Amino acid sequence: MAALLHQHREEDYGGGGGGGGGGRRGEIEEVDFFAASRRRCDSGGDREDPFSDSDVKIGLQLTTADRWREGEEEKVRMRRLRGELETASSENRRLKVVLEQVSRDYIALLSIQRQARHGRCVDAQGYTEIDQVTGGLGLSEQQEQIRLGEEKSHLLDDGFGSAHRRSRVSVKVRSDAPMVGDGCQWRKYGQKVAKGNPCPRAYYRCTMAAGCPVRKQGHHNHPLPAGAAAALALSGAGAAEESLSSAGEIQRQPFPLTPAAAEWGSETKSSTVDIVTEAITSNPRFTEALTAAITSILGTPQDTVATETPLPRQCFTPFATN
DNA sequence: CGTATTTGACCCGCGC
DNA sequence: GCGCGGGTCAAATACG
Repeated sequence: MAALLHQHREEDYGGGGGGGGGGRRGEIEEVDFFAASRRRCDSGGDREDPFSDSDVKIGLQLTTADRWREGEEEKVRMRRLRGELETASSENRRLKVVLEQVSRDYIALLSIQRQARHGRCVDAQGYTEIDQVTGGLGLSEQQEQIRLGEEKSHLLDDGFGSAHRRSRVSVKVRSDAPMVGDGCQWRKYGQKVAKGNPCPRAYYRCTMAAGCPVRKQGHHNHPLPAGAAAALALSGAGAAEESLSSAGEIQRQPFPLTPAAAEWGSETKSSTVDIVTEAITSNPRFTEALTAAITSILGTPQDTVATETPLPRQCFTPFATN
């Protein structure tokens, strides 16, 4: 019977209508309780605790009313939580729409920025680096910084035979690892253009300790032209390893700048890729020599950023692994 | 302002 | 002795 009464009252409460009341014994106080509860609800009182001390006293005498009140409290709490959930959901939907719009604008701005800055420096394959790197999707901030840094290097030094070459180009690369290659810290103190070698020879001294007499020459800051690389590979991959100095660097043989090499970077890269691919496929020792050279230059994987002039991106392209 | 890099000048060894 | 080329110095410059 009490259960039926509960159900009836819940329907009245849930429907927003008035209570009314029975005249049976034991339920009169309950009716008064309903009236008190409704007064608080209608007057916009404290929803967390809509019952006064007098109401509690009355409730203590009636366990049925207690159970009903607990149910009502639970309902109020559920209604409030449901409202909050709906509010959060609608706000979530709005934020999702805003985020999607921001993402689209970001992609569009990247494309515009790319076109404005690169201009003629569009990749030879005819698509931009944004498409290559991001695949049209957004990058993380760190990835974007790395990519923009590479772009900066690419723009400042775009390889051999560049029509935009300046009389003096300085490119610095930030690195958290000042010790590169052999674990020592080197400072460049001179540079000399060797006869018959278009690439200047750099001179470094060790700065790990004051007065350290150890010095070394720099290595090529670019991969060998296809012809020279192939010739080096064919002449014996072991030569590259044997030429490693105590400082852990490679002393490659200077190569004459043949007409084909002079056109490196100015011609389409497809032919170069074909040459290198052919060299690799025809002579597996080439891969071994190249791997040894790159490993020696870059050192451990975390030391992939050298402190000297970085390699032009397009020089790396033929050796890309992806 | 301190540090690193650039670059022209200078030094020195070697071959002719 | 002289010229050439490699190695080094140091002022100028760049950069954080």
